[in-house]
Amino acid sequence: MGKRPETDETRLRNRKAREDNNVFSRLPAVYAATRTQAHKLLHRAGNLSTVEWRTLWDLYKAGPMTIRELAEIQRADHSLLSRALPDMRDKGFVTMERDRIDGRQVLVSLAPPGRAVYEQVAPVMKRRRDALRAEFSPEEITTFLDYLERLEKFARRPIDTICESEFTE
Amino acid sequence: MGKRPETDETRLRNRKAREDNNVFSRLPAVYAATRTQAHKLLHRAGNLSTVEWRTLWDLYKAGPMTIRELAEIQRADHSLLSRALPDMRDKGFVTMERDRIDGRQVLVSLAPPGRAVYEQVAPVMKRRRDALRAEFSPEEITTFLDYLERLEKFARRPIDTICESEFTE
DNA sequence: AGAAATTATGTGACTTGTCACGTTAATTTT
DNA sequence: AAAATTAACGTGACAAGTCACATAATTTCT
Repeated sequence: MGKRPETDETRLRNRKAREDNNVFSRLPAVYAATRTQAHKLLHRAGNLSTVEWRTLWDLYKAGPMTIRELAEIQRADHSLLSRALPDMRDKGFVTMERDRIDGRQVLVSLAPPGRAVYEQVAPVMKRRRDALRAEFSPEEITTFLDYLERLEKFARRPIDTICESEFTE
Repeated sequence: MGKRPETDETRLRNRKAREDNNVFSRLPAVYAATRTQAHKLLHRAGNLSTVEWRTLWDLYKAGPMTIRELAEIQRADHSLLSRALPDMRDKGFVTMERDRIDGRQVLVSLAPPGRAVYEQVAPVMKRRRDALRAEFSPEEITTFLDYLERLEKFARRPIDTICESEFTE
């Protein structure tokens, strides 16, 4: 029936080109790719999840802190950590103790096995960051971070500043 | 017991600054923020999910195509679409018909209700893109896209090019 | 002090995305 | 033409995030 015209390739290529020129369309795939890469490296180097790695890293570098503080540093939702930490405690990576002064808080500390895993995995992740620096100059990194910062700021604007009142009926 | 030294704030602030200067640490939050923004806009404008929006947009702009083609254009995994489409069909947004020539493929087409929703939602999403252009100059967008492209390329490199053979024991 | 508001954490439900594997249909080899 | 390979799609299992809401502990206000 010739449903699909001869110009198919062009049609689709054009559309793909459009999507490729849209930051919003592009971002998911870029992020997904870096996440997957990290996931594979972490899996191979020490069988860690991304959340686990981030947490061990922060605790190693900055010492004990509460769940909220971890979330803040990681720019993550506290629920992500709230869910991940008991597992990490069971594996012996961290200890969790309720703060005696402020009974709402839970203080998370790196335990020796967590330190060991961190030290095993860290070189691999460092190599990755080094590899990135081979692809981007320091100036480019700075610019990139600036763009990311501005994009995030934009994305966190209340949506009414974008679509106004036309749907508030 | 003075578990948490006075220098806490500095300690955590320093750590946060470190994370903030790492593209890999930064990306998740940026992406998450844009995703959430899109989610809210789509929810308000027409109660669409991101996947639904992307699909309607592509079909509207480029006409009928197969699941694989949709996935390719969106740089997404086919499974994402494979799962979302039956729902969209049930809502009347699209039709799915098995290709008579190649029985493996499913041709997805925009149906009138899908077109209507698209036309209702599109202006809002366009306004968002316009708003972004108010924050970034055309040159900046070009540079940004270039960085994203290079980062994605980097992230898709086989991980052995990063951590070598030291874990292949 | 007691009431009201705020804060830290835990948890359920959901979206986006990945990978691996199975099935069925086409295509390529031999 | 049969066999082997490849391709398209469906689906289960999981990771990373989000939001909303519950609960308990602190703080603030009156």
